[in-house]
Amino acid sequence: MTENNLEMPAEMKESFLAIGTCPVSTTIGIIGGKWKVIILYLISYDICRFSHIHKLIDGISKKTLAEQLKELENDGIILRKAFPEVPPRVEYSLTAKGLTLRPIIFSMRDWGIKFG
Amino acid sequence: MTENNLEMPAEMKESFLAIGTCPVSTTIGIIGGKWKVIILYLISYDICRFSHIHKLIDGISKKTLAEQLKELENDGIILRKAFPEVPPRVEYSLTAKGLTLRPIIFSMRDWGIKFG
DNA sequence: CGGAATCCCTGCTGATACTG
DNA sequence: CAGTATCAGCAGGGATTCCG
Repeated sequence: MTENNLEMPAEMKESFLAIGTCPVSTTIGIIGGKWKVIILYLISYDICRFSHIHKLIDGISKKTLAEQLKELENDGIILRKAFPEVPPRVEYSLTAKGLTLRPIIFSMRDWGIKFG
Repeated sequence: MTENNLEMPAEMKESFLAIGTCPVSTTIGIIGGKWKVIILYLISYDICRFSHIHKLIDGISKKTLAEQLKELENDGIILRKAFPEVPPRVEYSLTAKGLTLRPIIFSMRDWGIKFG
């Protein structure tokens, strides 16, 4: 799990690593950007309401947060559930696909704890 | 490794997750941005020369690549070794600290393979 | 070859105000 | 509360040129 994941045939490297086929680029396309991993991190801790997320992420505007949440929803990573109440309430949660991102999120958390 | 890394005391969550103390933000500060993970991914496969990296990452300019490499070097993630030759040659490699990022990089690669 | 310097521009982001 | 709408600013990044 640490070292030798280099089983790739040498001749394949070039094309495999090229953007478009590169799996790392695929992942970055989904969770890249300044905020998405943090948003997913909070949601993975069941911090699911818009205002709560907004309060905890210092520096993000409501507009940006709404945009990022919508993108994550469109990519099938999170689920948006609106309750028809007054005042309105919306709760976000990870989908099955979103749950599969947790190893990435937690490995980033762990690295930050150890080496930050 | 998959599920229950939620051992955090509930009362600590808020302050712990706040930006500045948040370990995920720390990690994003180091490897965030559009290109850094891809750059590290290539270097982890021993693709170490400037021009080679530049060729493989479609869409990145020399200026941006140079900037990102310098930031990674300043953060102690990669090592820059210049050979006093004509034409000049520079090789980048992961430092010990950079090697510790590989679980993150490879988990992102694996996710892209499975769910892209 | 591996950058540094310059110019330039787009688009991301935040601030603010408004709505259901 | 959970957004949307609008505007404005600045910095991230590209294109080009030049240098050791």
